Amino acid sequence: MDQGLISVDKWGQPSQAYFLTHLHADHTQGLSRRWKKGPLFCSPITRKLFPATFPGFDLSLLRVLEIGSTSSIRLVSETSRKEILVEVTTIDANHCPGAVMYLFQGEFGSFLFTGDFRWDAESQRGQQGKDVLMNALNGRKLDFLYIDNTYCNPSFCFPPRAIAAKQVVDIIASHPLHDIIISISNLGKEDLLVHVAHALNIKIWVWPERLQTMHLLGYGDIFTKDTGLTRVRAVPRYNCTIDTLVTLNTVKGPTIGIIPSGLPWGICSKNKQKQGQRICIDKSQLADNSSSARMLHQYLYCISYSDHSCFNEIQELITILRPTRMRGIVSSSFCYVNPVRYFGQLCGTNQNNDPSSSTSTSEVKDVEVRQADSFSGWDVFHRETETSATAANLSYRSVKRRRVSQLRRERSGAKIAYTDDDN
DNA sequence: GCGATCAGAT
DNA sequence: CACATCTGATCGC
Repeated sequence: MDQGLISVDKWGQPSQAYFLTHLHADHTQGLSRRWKKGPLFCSPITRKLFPATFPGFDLSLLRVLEIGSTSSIRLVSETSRKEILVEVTTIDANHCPGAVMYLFQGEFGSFLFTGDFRWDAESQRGQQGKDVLMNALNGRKLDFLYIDNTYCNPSFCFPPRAIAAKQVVDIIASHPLHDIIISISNLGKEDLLVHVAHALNIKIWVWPERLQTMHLLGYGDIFTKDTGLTRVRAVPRYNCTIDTLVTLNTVKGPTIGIIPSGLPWGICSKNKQKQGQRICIDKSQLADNSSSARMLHQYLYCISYSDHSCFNEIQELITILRPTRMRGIVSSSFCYVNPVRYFGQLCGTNQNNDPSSSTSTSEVKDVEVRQADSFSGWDVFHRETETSATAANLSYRSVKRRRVSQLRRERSGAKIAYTDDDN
């Protein structure tokens, strides 16, 4: 029987070593402050953010892996009791602060888990990541690639974030008398906000918990929780709605919203009972990838600023690696496409994947039936008797859990993030 | 009361 | 249809 050795972004089942790619909630489902199943490997920045995300967590479980480094981890086969040496290389994913890829190499073969990643064309951090990756592989074949396929569809084509950030600055600068709200989540898009702050020589308001994160990341001077100091506020995404903007324009003054996102947002009517409009995914927007800055509404702009790689960037990584096998880590995307569909032919005769189905290998067949679910975590099991890619047996558990309760209460201040009465 | 989980929202 | 996250409800301890 195969045994659980390594888990990546997967926390429910026994494993000898757990790896966290980044701290977004869909990669930490199953983690909690009481979790203590084993050593948890992460990047230095994730380590720094961890206590605020999971207060009370036993921090002695954390093992920090420096970005660009390769570490040896000794695990033990529970079937043969033999020692298994795992070499793990930690690579900058350039997705959100602390986000990394993990490359595992050993007698079992080589596996790359990209986690969520954005390697913008011509970006320095992306190039450094590629260099670290290729140096670590040192000419060896990659047996299995688990890749961020969020935007694995040729319709998705967005500019490097540096370009999109300029567009955000331009929109703000062309509304000199407006208040601005920019939608962000709990982690990510700091580079955009820092760029805006520097370009326009202003501070940016964030909600109190987010300000704490900014301080941990070393951006304390740029952000404030005093609304009197700036006209630009970064708010949780669920507060950047048409309703909110209409209300702000009515009761406060001219305000526009900016959604930095790679998704094809559009406007749709609300359901019959309710009046007004809401933001939703609009597939027809996919046809028009000529403009990466779009006015969705009188008060709302959408900029194609994405922390996930677009199609061409996914293609570039797969072309470099030509893995023997691969899978996407995201299956909940509304336009989910198995990367094999587009890139299987790049990966040689051993790929053995039927383009019309997601995979043809028995090892992962049970995974496929849950493709409609959301998942992002993986277990790597080692099969002692085989050596190549087929030595890896994989499973995942589809979960979409929410952290609630105390964390919820602690963060409830966020819901008045767009008012000015919470200093 | 708290954590886990689900339904539903943007 | 949602990059990730929030709210509310329920259930069992």
